[in-house]
Amino acid sequence: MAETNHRRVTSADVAQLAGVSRATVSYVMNDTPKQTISADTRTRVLDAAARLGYAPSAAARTLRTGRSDVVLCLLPDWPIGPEVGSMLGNLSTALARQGLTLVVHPGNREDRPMFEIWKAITPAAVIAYADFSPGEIEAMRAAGVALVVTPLGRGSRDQRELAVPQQLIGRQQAGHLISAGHTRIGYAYPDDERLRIFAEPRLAGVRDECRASQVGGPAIETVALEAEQAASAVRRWHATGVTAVCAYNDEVALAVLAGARRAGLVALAVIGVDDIPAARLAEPALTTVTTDQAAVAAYLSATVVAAIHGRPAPAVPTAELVHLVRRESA
Amino acid sequence: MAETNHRRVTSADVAQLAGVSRATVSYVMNDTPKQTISADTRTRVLDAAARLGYAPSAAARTLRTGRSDVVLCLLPDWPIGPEVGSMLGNLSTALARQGLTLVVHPGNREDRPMFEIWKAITPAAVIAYADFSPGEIEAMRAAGVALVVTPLGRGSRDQRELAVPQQLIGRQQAGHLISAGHTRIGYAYPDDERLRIFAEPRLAGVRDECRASQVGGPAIETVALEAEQAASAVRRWHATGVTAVCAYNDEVALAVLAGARRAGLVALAVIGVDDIPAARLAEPALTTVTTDQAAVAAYLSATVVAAIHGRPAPAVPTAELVHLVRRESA
DNA sequence: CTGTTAGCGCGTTCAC
DNA sequence: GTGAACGCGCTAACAG
Repeated sequence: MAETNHRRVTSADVAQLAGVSRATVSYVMNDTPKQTISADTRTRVLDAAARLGYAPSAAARTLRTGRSDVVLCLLPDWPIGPEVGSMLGNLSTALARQGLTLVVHPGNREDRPMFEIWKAITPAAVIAYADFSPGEIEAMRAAGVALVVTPLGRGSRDQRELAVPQQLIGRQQAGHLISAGHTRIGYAYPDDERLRIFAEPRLAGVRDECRASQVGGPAIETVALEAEQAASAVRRWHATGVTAVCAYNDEVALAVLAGARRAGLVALAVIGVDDIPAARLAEPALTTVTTDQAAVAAYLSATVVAAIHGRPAPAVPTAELVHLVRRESA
Repeated sequence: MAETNHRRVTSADVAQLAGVSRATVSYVMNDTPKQTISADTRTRVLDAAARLGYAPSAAARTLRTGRSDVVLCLLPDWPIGPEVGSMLGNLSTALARQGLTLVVHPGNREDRPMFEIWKAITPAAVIAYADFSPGEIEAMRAAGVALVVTPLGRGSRDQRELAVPQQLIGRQQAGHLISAGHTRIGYAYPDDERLRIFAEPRLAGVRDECRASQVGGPAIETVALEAEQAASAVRRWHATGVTAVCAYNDEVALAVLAGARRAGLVALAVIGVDDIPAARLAEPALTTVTTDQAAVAAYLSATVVAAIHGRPAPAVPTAELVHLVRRESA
């Protein structure tokens, strides 16, 4: 009720209290390299700022510089799991260390066209886990967005780099099964259209590995998260001699396992992706492949920071990003 | 490569092309009620704007009005599951329909103090799934944030409203078990400190229901997501006559199930929360309680919109927010 | 009623 | 270390 009427503390307030000009305040606050400030003045300003609880207006700063300290991550509307959550947490931390703030926009087909969104934020960079048209990307660039990273999409050709780890996941899965002696591999494709963007590169990785190892291409079945339906898929695999399957992720793998139980074909080897808690708790415990989310976050962060400072992009980390977790299911 | 050097399109450009003043452009773009504009002028302006691809600078607008169209959702650093993801998706849609943009900030203990974050965004409202000190909340208010909703925390006393559904979850769980004839209930508490904020009200709900039904208070065990450890908990429950347990969520419930298998005590009834895909696929399939995320999102959206327009907050929806999904485990 | 003029909000940065 | 213009949209005051 007692609306404390703090009107905003501005740099003018700080300047006044410190007995200097607003320009000086700005120089001190930003450690502007081209401008030297006496140690004495500097402390006076810093002191005044602290005493008043001054924080510069992000809006004004953005207006003036044409760029904010915000990095916007656009998510499509697929069901985001804990892995993505953890990646975003890491990314947030990594960016924060560089003075950047990560915000995430949960995508949604019903949303007004996405450009409204980045215009509302004026981000320094956009990380888009979604497909943008070249036109949209160009528009963002034009509007001052320093960098548009599309970890998965077909953005600028040189920016699909993170699609590589996705393929690595598939290779790792198939590689494990093949080296365990399986010669006929199945692929359990997700039922959800929205997951294509992840599923395709993973499947491609499986294909590559099969080809490299002279094993026949994977027998693809779409598997919903439902035991009965999965059982049919399992029966079809069995009929064609498939003895091991790579699943899109742990949930799909769990469905395959449930289907195998129901079909009475428990000998089927299954390998998932992500290592969700339920994977460890399943019976049999699920063998799975994980991605080092911290490393992905670090890479993304480095890419963004480099672009903002106009430095060349860091090398894409490839190996060591994907790890196998061996358990009983394969 | 050919960096098209679009410098930003401003209202001045539109004004010039339309042959009017910048003020007129502003009036047209915002449908300012106090100012009438002839249909002719209006179309000329709209036309010019469209032709130039004009979109007002959010920064300038925010600077001038002291408020942006962004609603900021602050998440703590707990593992966010798909339920939260779906809630945020719904919320995003609902807010978008009102011309508001939702952005989410994944919390992180290492982040610089959180106020830096909302100062960097100047949101119209903040929805915080985290504990803020009254001081911090007051500071946000002072800085022009129209509303701070803390669905779970102890913000202003009148804003812990959504804690109610959390309790409802617990009541629903216990109620189901009790009406199934169980007279000694256990509670499987999560291992992760960060989940307390959810776990406490849920547990409180279980307590309430037990008391209301004259059943002894729940026997609490902390259960990690690991079968062996869960087995110990199951044995302790068994020793004290517990025949049914409410789990913090489906993952914990799955752990309890795994523990029961390992302990050879498969008769234990278990009920989870969330209905994650793995719940349906488990053996036995998990009985669980779900929250209507769309309804929660609608409520949150309505609350935010009301606050921004200075209207009174909508009533808290209580019933129909929580549903039971009966399966074999209980 | 229609539309214009002009100043504000606030941090940044160049010239003195 | 300072003065002052600038970035861009909003809106009160005012003129046809």
